[in-house]
Amino acid sequence: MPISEGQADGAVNRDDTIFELLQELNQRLSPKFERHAGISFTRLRLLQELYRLGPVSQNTLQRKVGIDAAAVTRHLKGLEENGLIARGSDPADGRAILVSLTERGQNAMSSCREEKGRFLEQLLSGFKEEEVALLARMLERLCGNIKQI
Amino acid sequence: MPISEGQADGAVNRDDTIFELLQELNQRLSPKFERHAGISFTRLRLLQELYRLGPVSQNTLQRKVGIDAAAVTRHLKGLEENGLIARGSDPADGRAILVSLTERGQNAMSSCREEKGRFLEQLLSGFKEEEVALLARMLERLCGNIKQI
DNA sequence: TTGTTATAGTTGACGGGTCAATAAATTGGG
DNA sequence: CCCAATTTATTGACCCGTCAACTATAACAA
Repeated sequence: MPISEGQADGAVNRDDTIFELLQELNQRLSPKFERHAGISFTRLRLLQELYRLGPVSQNTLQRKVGIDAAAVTRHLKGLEENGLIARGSDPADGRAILVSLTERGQNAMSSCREEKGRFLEQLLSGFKEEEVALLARMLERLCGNIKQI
Repeated sequence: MPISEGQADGAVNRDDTIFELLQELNQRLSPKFERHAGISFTRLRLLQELYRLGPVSQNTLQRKVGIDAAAVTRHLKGLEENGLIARGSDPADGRAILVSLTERGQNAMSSCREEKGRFLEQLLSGFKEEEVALLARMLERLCGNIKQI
């Protein structure tokens, strides 16, 4: 019989808890955000990056947002159908596609961003500013660790 | 095409960063965990809960792990095909299905749990025990906040 | 009893992510 | 110059989660 160890909560030890919390958090966060903001967090990030960077290739966009190239292709397809972005060929590189934010996309982005602000305020309610900073630093450390696994 | 170098510094402010980091973390965590442990984190959780609780209905299992009933059904289908769990009818309730861990499932669970330990060790490397506790507390607070949105 | 309501589980459609294979264009070494 | 290797984007297959519709059973009230 494998070691009993059955704690009162589901997790076997505190390390487990971290993993479970991260998973639970994200699974609840994404749908709620989308319902609030009317757009998925990833798509909003794409629009924001596009706004920050101006017209760029899908490739650089992909690296900025940190998702798979295939996912980027499909998101952009959807965003293009909604008229929020435009895609054109890159005169300097026949392989690349230059993606740019349309005016409509810019408007959508701004209004969603306000929603996002309210959402994040609620998410972080009760956190002092320095706690937020501390949390961010810890999450960054985790990100750093994961990259080396 | 594995992702490369997604900095989370596209964020407009620190609150954004938190959200981006959480998302990035989970998106990287799950695939890496699965490759390491040979089983998805959710499925391992199912096996562990089954071990802790003994034979239970899918419903209680679902509430424990915190995912959709449909997802549970499909996970259990897969686990059953692999011989890790067994499903039988509940004599006390004709609607319910009693799920139990097979011997093979128990063995799989124990060995995966060791892998998980190593994985978490790497993930949390550089964290002092009290930092882990602090992190867990903060994530719990976030979880609490999200439930009220 | 019977009919209504609630609960357990399944299934299908969908969104979001991964990886692998592929086409087209660029790059670079012989 | 040319051929091989690399890079960009796309597509298909798959996993994992959601929600909504459905079936079967249970619980309960009239």
